[in-house]
Amino acid sequence: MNSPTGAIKKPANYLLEALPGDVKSRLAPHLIPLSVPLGMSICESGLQMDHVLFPTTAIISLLYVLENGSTAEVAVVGNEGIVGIAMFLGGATMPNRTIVQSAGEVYQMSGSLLQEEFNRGGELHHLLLKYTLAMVNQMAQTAVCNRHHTIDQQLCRWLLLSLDRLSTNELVMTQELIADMLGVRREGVTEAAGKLQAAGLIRYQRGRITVLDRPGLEARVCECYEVVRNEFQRLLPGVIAGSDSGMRPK
Amino acid sequence: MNSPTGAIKKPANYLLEALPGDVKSRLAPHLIPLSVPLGMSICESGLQMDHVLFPTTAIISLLYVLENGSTAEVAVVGNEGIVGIAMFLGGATMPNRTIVQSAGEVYQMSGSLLQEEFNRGGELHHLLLKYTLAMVNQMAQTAVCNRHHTIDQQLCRWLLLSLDRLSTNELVMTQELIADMLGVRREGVTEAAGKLQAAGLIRYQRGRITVLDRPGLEARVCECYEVVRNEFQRLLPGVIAGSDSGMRPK
DNA sequence: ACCGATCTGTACGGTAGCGCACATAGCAGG
DNA sequence: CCTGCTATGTGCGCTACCGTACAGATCGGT
Repeated sequence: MNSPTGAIKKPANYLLEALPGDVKSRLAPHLIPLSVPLGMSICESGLQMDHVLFPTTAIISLLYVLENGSTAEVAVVGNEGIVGIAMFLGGATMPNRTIVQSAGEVYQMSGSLLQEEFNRGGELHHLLLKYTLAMVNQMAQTAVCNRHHTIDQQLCRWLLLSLDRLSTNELVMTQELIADMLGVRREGVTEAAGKLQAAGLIRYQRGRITVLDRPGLEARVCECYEVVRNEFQRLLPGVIAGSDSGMRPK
Repeated sequence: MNSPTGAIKKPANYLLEALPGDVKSRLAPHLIPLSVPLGMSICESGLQMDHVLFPTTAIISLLYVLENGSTAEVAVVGNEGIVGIAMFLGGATMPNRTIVQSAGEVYQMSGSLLQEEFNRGGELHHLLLKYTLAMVNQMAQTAVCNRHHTIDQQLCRWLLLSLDRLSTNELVMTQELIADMLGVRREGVTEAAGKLQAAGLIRYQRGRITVLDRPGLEARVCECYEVVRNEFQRLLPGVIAGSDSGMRPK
């Protein structure tokens, strides 16, 4: 995006890309590329974390887990963000579960190194705090969405969120896992997905969803998707996830 | 709490109290005490805010509002916190509604002054980021709670959260307002409150709730209350809201 | 003491989503 | 090709909560 040459680019993390050159080159040697498989648990509730992740092609889900085993996704992180905000906010851990929602690549980085660069107070500091604010907004909107919107609407939201963070229109994901994310029964997802399939918006085949009609999804999704997206744009212009398929504020 | 003398203390904001003396005295001249009435709207969704608030005896609610008018509280701030984290995170606004849930006193402070002190990178910086993390946790837990717990449980949680931030056991609050906070029907609150009253835990009288049996509430509340509280303690020991009535991690 | 406004209690049909049970359908490996 | 595993579809009774309507209770003001 800010590459002056027409060179073929490796998949990038837009948060890293948005950094000025000197910071980028300072961090570059410490970024370890890593492949993460679907379903891998990055960390369990409350476990110490000593590194952060910058996803490029992978998508990471932040889940909260209740004592009875019920779960709900509170945020999702793709190539627009960072996993492990607790690191620079000074908490070291978060009481949630973090799992890989879509297999792919991430950059791993030592938490203390990030902390160090963060404490310089430069552009990284600035960007990460703005990202945190966007994340807070995403969580809050998720809370309201959980309360007031139907499974159908939330499934659309979830599909769009995932689509934004992928380069294909095909996601590898069982209904069971989606149910965990949305905090509902698997059967509820089956039913909602059935409706979308009947409407010709998606095709479902045993752990593989193909989105056929993105505008159709956008027409059915609740406002929450757009609210989060707009706030993200406002705070981090240029650092926007996904393929910008033309959804705009009305 | 950290007062060596037995002198009578003014109501305090514990976040401010936790600051080292030099920072405190630097900020002190800029803290404007203010009375805020029940129901007052601090700011509407997305409105510019040019100051922050440190509640002392007041309680402030952060609500998200949907297009159809439905609402839900995503966080509550009392004498343990600050209203306006967007200020130092670099966003200036948040797309939510902020209202006074319990009348009382706050300290108002210019946002740019706070920003200035925040940018010094000292203890204020450190504390506010930790507070932000605790807040993030509160929001996330609220999201899961919204999804999985009953109105009864959530009402208990809400009462305890309020109680923690008050010096009395009496809250001035209509069922209508509580319903807005919890994102449910007023009648749902009536019913849940009726059960608590029948059990002798509270007494309800036209916009005034007296808590008679706090341990009883604690026995009925969902885990979410304690999770948020514990995480708060972990991150900000000493900066804990309320009267420490002895609830501990089991 | 009265009135009007607000707040609270109650009732009732409707429904979204749950818990459970089970039937089917793809896929993988011997 | 058969077997077993995992993923998906479907049905059914149940419950929490909603939307609506309305009746009583309590309070403040004149």
